[in-house]
Amino acid sequence: MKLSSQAQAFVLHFGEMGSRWGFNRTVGQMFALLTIHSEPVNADQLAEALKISRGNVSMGLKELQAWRLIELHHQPGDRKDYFTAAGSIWDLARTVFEERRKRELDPTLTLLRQLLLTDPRDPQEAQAQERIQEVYSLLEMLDQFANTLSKLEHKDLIRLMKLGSGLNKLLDLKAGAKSKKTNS
Amino acid sequence: MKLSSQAQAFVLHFGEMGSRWGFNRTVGQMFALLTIHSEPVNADQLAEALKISRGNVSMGLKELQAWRLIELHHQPGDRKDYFTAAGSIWDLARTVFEERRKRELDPTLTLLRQLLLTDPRDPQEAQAQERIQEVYSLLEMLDQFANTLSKLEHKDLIRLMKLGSGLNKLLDLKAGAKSKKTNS
DNA sequence: TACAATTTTCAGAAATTTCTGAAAGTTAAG
DNA sequence: CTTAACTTTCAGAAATTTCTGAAAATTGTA
Repeated sequence: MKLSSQAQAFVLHFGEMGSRWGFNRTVGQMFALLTIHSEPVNADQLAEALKISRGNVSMGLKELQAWRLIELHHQPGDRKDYFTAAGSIWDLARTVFEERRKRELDPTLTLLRQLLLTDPRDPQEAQAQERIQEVYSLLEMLDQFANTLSKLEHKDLIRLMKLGSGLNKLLDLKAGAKSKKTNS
Repeated sequence: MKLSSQAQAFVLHFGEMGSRWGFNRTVGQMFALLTIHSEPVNADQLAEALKISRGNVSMGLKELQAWRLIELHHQPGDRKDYFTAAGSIWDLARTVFEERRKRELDPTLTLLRQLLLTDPRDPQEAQAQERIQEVYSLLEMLDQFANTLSKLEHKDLIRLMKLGSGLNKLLDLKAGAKSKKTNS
């Protein structure tokens, strides 16, 4: 498991960005390595390539499995577990997107829903609840939208992402149609 | 600066989610507090309400300013600095979105661009570069799309987010039009 | 069943991040 | 200027997160 300097740089960078993406340095590195390396890799190889302990690799793999980002394989005649990234680059990106939605939005939505159940006791509290309601509505809409995006077929997603300023036109078109319908 | 138990819960939760959003606990709490509290608040009030040191508040405010999430105000006859959240809930969400795009995507795009400049030395390296190219293309497209979304007017953004499964239809419509044009 | 290969766990160590509070810096009023 | 009010800085302390490596658990083979 020798990494080219290119691969090395890629892996180290993903390690550094890891924390902004929701996992720690070594998990980021493991993910990067499995992403550029198309052949299945076992835990010892990961530990050696990244110069980290076997225990750390084990924990990292567990986390990547929780994220649904890796797949387990077996080589005939070898008892070791081998791993690859789970699917194409696009599959991985979609999974990261979905998991982040879950982890970054859902807990907050749950809490805010609870907070909105109890009635405000005084005007001060009523005002705060109004703000909480606004935050809730926004996050709820965002969550729904993220869900909609997640469900798009690949070709539709690409189409959407490539629209650029065409998105504006498309939305205006839609708005035009609607107001026509409403007005007639 | 007494916080109702509602507000308290809201603030504490944002503190806990903070790390997933890209800032630390106290910065998350400060942001939450400024978000529900419509009146301007000064540093001492923040320190007292959140039970954190004055120095910590100062650092937190600096960071929130770097995120463009707060606004400085002055009260006549008072030399203290007062702060409010920068704009409406939607303004704040858009700013967080833009800043996160910058912080989570741009550094990676820059690095990958560099990696793709040097030619691969062997087939092994060529293969890794192919993967890097795929990652780059995806992130570049994502970055552009995020940019497009950032630039949408409020009403268009809402429209888009509310489309739900209508998004599918709209995209198919667009595809239909295009293929018609292409085929004719 | 016995055993060897492999993975997982987890207590403590190491590294990193966050926080405090006192000192230094800045600003405005008199 | 001088002084008082306020803000920022930053070294070290505290808290948290990550990592190691040895022991325990699991798994497959003979």
